[in-house]
Amino acid sequence: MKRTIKNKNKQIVKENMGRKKLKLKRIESLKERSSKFSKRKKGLFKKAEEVALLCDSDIMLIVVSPTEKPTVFNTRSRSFHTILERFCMLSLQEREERCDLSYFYIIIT
Amino acid sequence: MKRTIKNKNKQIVKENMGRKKLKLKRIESLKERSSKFSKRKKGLFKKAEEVALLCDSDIMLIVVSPTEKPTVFNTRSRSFHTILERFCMLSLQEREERCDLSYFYIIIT
DNA sequence: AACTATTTATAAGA
DNA sequence: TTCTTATAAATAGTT
Repeated sequence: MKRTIKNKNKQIVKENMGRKKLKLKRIESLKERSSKFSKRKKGLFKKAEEVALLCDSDIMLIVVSPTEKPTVFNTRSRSFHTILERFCMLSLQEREERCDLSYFYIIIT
Repeated sequence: MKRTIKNKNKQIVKENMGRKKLKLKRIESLKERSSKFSKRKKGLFKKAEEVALLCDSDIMLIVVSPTEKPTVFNTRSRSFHTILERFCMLSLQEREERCDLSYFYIIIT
């Protein structure tokens, strides 16, 4: 799709407008990757909130940006509270040993 | 929007078709809630995978269904442990800005 | 951050 | 759970 606009030199030109299908592979440019991340993170968190609200389900979501900044979403509710209480009862060493995804999966199953 | 179809008795009838805007509140019926959850969980995980791939970001997502069944997604490029280590490296103030869930602090502290 | 055409997700029903 | 299709929502590319 094209639309007619004036460019910086006041010339009337046609330019591409609207979205194209995105190739599902890593975006090379850090600048573009960060921009894309910002938009999509917002969308992802919105979806997570909607699912939690509509379906009354527990959700925990951690996202780490291309510039290494983490953001967390979670529902503060029942299942996780129980999990974490069990975590609290572990010794520090045990936590370090068990604080990986596989163990986390085991305790919520 | 309506469309014309034949019902079980071969009668030609009009029926509602297509989506309506959904009210953002807990769905009361467990059956409907579970159905909705199934569809939206699929969408949420797909989005999470896309963000991780496109933006090369770390993501961990845990969803617990209305019937208490958990599903986990995380990027396999780096471990959940690495994500937690990143949190540990943040200053206390940064942590407060990034996440507002008190019990998550317990795990990562 | 804003804009908008297009792509994508999904509500309702089967 | 899966399919369908119209509509709602997300978002790519650009300013």
